[in-house]
Amino acid sequence: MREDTTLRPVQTSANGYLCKNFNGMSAEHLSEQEQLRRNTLNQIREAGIDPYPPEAVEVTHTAAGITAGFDDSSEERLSVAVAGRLMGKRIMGKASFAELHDHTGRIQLYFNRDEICPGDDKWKYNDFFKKMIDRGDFISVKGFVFKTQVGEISIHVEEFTLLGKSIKPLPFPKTDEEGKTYDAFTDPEQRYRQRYVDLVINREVRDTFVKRTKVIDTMRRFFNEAGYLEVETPILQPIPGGATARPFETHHNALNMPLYLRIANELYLKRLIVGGFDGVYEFARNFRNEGMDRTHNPEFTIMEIYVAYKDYKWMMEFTENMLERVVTAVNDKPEVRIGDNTISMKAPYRRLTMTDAIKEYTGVDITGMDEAALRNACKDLGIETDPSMGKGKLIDEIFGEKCEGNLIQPTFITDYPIEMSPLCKKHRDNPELTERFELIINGKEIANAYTELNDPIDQRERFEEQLKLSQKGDDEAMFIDHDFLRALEYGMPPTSGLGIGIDRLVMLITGNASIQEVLFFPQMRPEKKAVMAGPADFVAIGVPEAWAEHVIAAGFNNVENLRKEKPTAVHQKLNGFRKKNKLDVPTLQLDEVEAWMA
RNA sequence: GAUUCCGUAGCUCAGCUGGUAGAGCAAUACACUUUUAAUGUAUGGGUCCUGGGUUCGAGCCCCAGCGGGAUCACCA
Repeated sequence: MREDTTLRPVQTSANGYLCKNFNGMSAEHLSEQEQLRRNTLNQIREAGIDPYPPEAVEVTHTAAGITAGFDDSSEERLSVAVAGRLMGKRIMGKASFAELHDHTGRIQLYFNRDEICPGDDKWKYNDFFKKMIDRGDFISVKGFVFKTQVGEISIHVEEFTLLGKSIKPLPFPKTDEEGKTYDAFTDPEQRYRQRYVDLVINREVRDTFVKRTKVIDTMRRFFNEAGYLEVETPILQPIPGGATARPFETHHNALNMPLYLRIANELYLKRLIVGGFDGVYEFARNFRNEGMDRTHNPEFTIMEIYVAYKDYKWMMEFTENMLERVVTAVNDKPEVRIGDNTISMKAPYRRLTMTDAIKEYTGVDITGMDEAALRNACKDLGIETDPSMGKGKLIDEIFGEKCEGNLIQPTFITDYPIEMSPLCKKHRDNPELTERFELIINGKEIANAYTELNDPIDQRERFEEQLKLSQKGDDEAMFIDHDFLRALEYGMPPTSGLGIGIDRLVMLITGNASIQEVLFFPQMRPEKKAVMAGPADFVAIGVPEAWAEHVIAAGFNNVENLRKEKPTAVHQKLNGFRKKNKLDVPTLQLDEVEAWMA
């Protein structure tokens, strides 16, 4: 095997962006089936039919609408026009059955030769329909609704049109009478990389995403009804604030300065509260330059809302009412089933302070413990610690290890240690705690909320604490945002803020264990492929069409590879190859070969 | 980042101790007027992930790499 056929990343441009020409003609080896479909495409064109016609298509009914609304007893014929993707064909001589999928579901089509072709010319059925229409093609049909002998509501086709030819065969899973599925399209890599195929083949995947949108719609409606304003804030930020995480860095050319993709939008939303809005919220795409796994994607969505003149106690009620409504909207009842657990999302949810949670699950009362005592407690509980951990971190460790996973039913955990929460107001009863809650469902954090810190002096001190952590080597500690401090100095009303991880919430509601299942296009490593040329690439540089495939057969896998050699060597090699294999193509002249090298 | 498993036809997968690359579905051709995993007969289809090594001989053994899954660590 030649050195230049080795794998290399698809992306090769200087800026590192994906730039591969995915046009199969030039870059990919075509399977037999793909080649056949291309041939079919040509035959269709030769027959004078445009396989990709431009006209808008008349659609009067949907698949689901027809099956739901068909009245068997009616004498009157229901005429329909539907469009969609052909998902299967069963040919039986002069009659055929086919399956059409539209955005609402599937409907069976019945084709009869003598009705498609009333005259003597049976081309449209025998050749066009039977041989040139493939699974995967988009077609539209006109006809009337009827019920087959087997009892399936179907469309008796009187007329059909090809709308968009498919030249790559789709996977073909099948389900038998017992509901057993064969050849399922299940490989996660392929499903995520080619989500369009996943959506076509695995219908239930579509439902997950419809639910996702429903979750967001319902939340938006809930906030709007309460009178709060949906806003947009910068994604490109000079200071990536509002959370502790490593940001993605980019560069603005005109300003010649670094910019960061936001890790959170919190500080901007609070500026808007300073500006006098009563309540603002944003469904924000955030970016964090950290590990990827089944619960983390580099970009993800958090809904954040800030409401003036409220505290975290009010926010708990607001949150549980909202979630009850969201889950009811999606699942028709305030319930989520996860494995063997049924989770009731009906408000109100249990409230438990962090101290009480630890007492409940470990028997240890951490009230009044200093750092050394907490470290001992960790040791007794078999929790590993390291010297850099402060009081807050130690408490958080105990909670994370011993409590969080046990909290299946929705539970508000309140009153977090102050070290963990640099943007949160000190607790009204205990200066070591903050007015913060997290909502834990099914052992996982779903929401995080504060009574927001609006004391500018306190906020500045908290930022400085973070700066110290940063100098100690914590690369996730927060930056100081001086403009945000200036905003607070002008005065911010008491405010409560809530953040909900939308991806995680959708995972919970749809019962998916991985974030990749609730993102249309989860981040993946770049696809790698051997760079192989097709005949078209060689034709493009002037190689005669008759020669193109032989050039490849002679060992030139791509144009670059051929141009590396001297024209004389290529000339001799190819003519030698022609002679050896007795090819029926004209011999090459040296000046011809030289012309390819330009 | 660590551990571990996996990568074979368009899809799902088998492949023995290292000895000519297999099945079902899909495709192609023919038959068939109410099927529904349609059926019957026939045919074609392979970069065994990539590169290197051992060997007379590698899908299989060894090394390295790439990609993916699972578990763990960090994080939301």
